[in-house]
Amino acid sequence: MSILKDKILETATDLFHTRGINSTGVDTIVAVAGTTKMTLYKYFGSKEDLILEVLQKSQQDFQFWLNEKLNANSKKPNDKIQQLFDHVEEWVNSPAFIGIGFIKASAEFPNEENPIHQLSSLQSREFRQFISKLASEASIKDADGLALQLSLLFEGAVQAEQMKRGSGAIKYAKKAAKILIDGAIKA
Amino acid sequence: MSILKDKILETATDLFHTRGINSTGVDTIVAVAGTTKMTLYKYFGSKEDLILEVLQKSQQDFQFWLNEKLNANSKKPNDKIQQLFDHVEEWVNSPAFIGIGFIKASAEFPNEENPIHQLSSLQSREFRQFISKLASEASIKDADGLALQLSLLFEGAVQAEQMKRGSGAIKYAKKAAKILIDGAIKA
DNA sequence: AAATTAATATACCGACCTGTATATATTGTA
DNA sequence: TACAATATATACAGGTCGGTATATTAATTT
Repeated sequence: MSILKDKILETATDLFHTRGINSTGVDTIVAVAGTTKMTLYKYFGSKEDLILEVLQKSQQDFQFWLNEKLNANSKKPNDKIQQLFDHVEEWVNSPAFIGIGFIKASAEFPNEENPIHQLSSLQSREFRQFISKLASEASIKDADGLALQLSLLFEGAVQAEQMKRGSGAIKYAKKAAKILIDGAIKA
Repeated sequence: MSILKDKILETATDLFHTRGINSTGVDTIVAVAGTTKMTLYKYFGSKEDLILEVLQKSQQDFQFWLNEKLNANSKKPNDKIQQLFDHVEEWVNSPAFIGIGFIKASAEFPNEENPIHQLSSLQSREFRQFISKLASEASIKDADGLALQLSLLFEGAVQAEQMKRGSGAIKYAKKAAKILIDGAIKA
């Protein structure tokens, strides 16, 4: 993959986060990335394509990072789901944290027929399924239900931390997650 | 207040929800509202002012509706906080449900110096304080903590329901809220 | 070194944006 | 009915948007 394409992706990711997607023009992206529109449109068919790739890469990176963390600490399913929010907390508190793309993208593109909205929706569903798999491996009965609850806490906390860093949202989300997980295990 | 101003506010609220704020031009708003830009700019100094008023009115309406519901059912603090999510569920499932404005607004205007972002942030804080007051009246020790957790569930569920209606998010958020509230009362 | 190809930079297009100046109806008043 | 004040509609200005055609440079091949 080209180094310039990576640079554009990286720059777009950052600008979309700090200024919003619709408020960030392609002219700004190429200026910050140190290239030109001609180059951008060689690698990406349209701004929409660029947005889609940014979303895909962001989610991919996060999922990969999270998976690594989960597998590094313990192989036991029960530990994994218990430590899920510990890792999320670490991620949220890291300087590189720029939130979850699909949350903001779905807000900026509410139309259900819009490809960006559809991808966001898909990513949200996939992340929920990922948690559900963790829960079900930990022999939790209503794995889907718990996964939904945890994802609500996750998305709510990320949203809150984006609004105001150090709001303590993730700390209390973690506590809440522990209570819900313990309750689901006993049931 | 003028009937046209109300019409513009109402139309803008609806369009901001269905198409997003940045993607909705003032030309579209006045066309749908059946008036002209001249009239819009007589009542609102700028599009930003219009957005701010839409946000204020939306939150005001919701808070008023919720307060009425809470006071109608029971005056006892314990009942109130327990029934909070019942009312939220009714609201979410009502046909008029169009989500929470400040969640989407803060996503579209991420810059902390932007007045729209600041208002969104304020509204989120105020709603959290509202829940905290409920919790503290119900003699819950860590009222702020519980309020934060419940608001995460609330915002997460609203977000999920906006992404996909009938996702069941609010149902499981309600269950989670009950568990967290019961736990906080015992503590 | 000449010729061909690929990648870059510049300039531009039409569409849309917010906001306003000007013209036209409409209303109230005498 | 004649005039004044106000609210409306139309047209337009300045700027930015996504996207592209043209011109220039660099790289590759013969």
